[in-house]
Amino acid sequence: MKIASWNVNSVKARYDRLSQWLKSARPDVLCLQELKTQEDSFPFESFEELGYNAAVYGQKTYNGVAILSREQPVQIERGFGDEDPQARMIAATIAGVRVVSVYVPNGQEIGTDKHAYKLRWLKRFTEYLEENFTPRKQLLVCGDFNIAPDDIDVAHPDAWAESVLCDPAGRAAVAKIREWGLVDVFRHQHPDAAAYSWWDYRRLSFPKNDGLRLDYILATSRLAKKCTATSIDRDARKGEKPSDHTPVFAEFDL
DNA sequence: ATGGCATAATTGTTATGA
Repeated sequence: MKIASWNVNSVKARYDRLSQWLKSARPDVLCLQELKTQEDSFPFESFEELGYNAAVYGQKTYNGVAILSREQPVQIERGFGDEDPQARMIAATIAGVRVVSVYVPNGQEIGTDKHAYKLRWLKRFTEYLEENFTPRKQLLVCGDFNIAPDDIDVAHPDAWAESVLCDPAGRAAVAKIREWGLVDVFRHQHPDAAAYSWWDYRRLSFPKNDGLRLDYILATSRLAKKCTATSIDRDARKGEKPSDHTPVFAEFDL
């Protein structure tokens, strides 16, 4: 199973690029984040024509997550089933694997209400994992975590040290998710790679490769053992009207 | 020190992202 995760920064604004990319990359599963649209205006039919089913948890203007899959996704779960008003998590079972697409809150700046919400959300997500799974299950958590796990995941760590993307509390929260029993499969396969998944639209960040690795695929060890390849598709950040994020890949021999 | 760029709500401006 070839799976990818991509924060597309509006599924409607990105539709042409997204469909072209699907035609050439042909993943079995694609986790999407930042749809910025409701389910009633999600382009289900267009994805169907490309051979993909869609499980969607939409929201107007902000957030929104989805899972596209060639095989029909089942047991679809939208959100944690509590009062979180933001559409940031969707789960579905595909080929016996529980797949979760997450869009972790950005947090704006350390010390703000948004930062507190980010940390609360990560804690809630950890509880969700603890309550619903064991590390022995076949589970994948894919998405935009809005945290660069370590300094190796940042082109210029000093410049980003005070950023909410490198916040020690946020890093600790993501580390706790890994410690529960999830492996960052890209980092596991490429321990020394300086590779990024997000570049600011401003300041010529992409041509300068001033990026951060904020998007990743986490797998329980049972699945991580079956991981045959991982990569980041830097080319998808090039050209006209790109998302500020680029897709990340993992392949599993199930 | 600030803004820089992009998107969606709308049509002039704001909220948010990372």
